[in-house]
Amino acid sequence: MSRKIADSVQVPDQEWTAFVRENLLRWYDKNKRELPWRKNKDPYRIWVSEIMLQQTRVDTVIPYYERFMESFPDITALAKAKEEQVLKAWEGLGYYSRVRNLHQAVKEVAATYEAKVPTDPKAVASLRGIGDYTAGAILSIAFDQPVPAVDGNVMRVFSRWFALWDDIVKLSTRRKMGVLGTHLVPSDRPGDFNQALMELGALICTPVNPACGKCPVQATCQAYEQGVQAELPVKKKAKPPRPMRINMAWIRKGGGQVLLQCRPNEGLLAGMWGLPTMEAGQGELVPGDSLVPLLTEQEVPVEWGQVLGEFEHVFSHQRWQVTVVDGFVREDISVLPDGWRWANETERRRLAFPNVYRKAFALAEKRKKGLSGFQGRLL
DNA sequence: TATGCGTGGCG
DNA sequence: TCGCCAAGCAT
Repeated sequence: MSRKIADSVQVPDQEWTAFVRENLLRWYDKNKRELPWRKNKDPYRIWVSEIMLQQTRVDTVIPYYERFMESFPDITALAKAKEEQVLKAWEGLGYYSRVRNLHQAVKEVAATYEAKVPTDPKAVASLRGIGDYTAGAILSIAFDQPVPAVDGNVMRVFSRWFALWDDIVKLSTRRKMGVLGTHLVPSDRPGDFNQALMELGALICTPVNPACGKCPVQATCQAYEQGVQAELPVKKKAKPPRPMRINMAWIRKGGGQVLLQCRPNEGLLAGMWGLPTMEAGQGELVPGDSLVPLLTEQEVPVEWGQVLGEFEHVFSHQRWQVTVVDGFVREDISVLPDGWRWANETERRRLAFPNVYRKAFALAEKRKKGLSGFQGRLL
């Protein structure tokens, strides 16, 4: 039995709902994984875990989470930390705006809410980097509020459970799923129920080869009944990443200093430091040429050496074919424009670099070892 | 509403 | 090798 509601979502009746709540929670109690953020219900710990887990696998997150919590055990500690230090803790995790937003939001909580995560849903949802899902997760898991937390796992589960053929990429579908979640989440143990749905998606109702034989709610699953679980959820394919030819410059001067460029504050790898980077065509680095102007207003005179190597790096929307070119400066440039700096190895260890630049460093340093007699030409 | 935003693992 | 995927959010 089910009844229709305004936007045509079929909402299960009370009896059915009670049945699946009970079965799902029983399954969860028995099968849930021991995860570091499940040790207690500290809202800050839940919060950090939810941000890290956005579009990121549990196994990847765990070591980052442990280190992050050691460095920044509570809101006050994170609020006081320098952004450079916080970014360093995130290095390699990707989607770096997540941690900038988290840092900003934590500082706001420290200043406005006496360093305690607010329990008011509107206040939580207004924080930087917290959307519908994360707000629901924090409120239900940490504060036992009966609100839904619909993530990708839950959408997949709902899509199969109720045989919904809506494209889960669409926002309208997400809203529809939110309606379902609102009706299903119990006022008793709402956080466990939400986590049980996600855990079911992660362990049983997996994207490929779902383990329907082990599913605690198989008897109520419409996709299973119709034999269409492999065709659900419907998800529009993403466009393949756009191929791009990228040049990076490994420019040195004396004292082991390397020239770094800060990326623009918006777009890919926003605000992150890296090697001077340009799209091929926008500033060709020709080995053997001398005194090629660099991309700063003041034209740092660089003499290019050789191509140190090439590698590929794939982002969500871009596929970089990177060429790393060796260069050195004849004259010392004491003053660099904003967004440029020389950094020695110690300083570089302190900075956070996205993986594409870590690859470039590794390549350049490996090649550098094979180069002899070059040091003498450096200033 | 559709798109941009990282990275690593898996079949 | 390659496409797809993983506890989303901001714009």
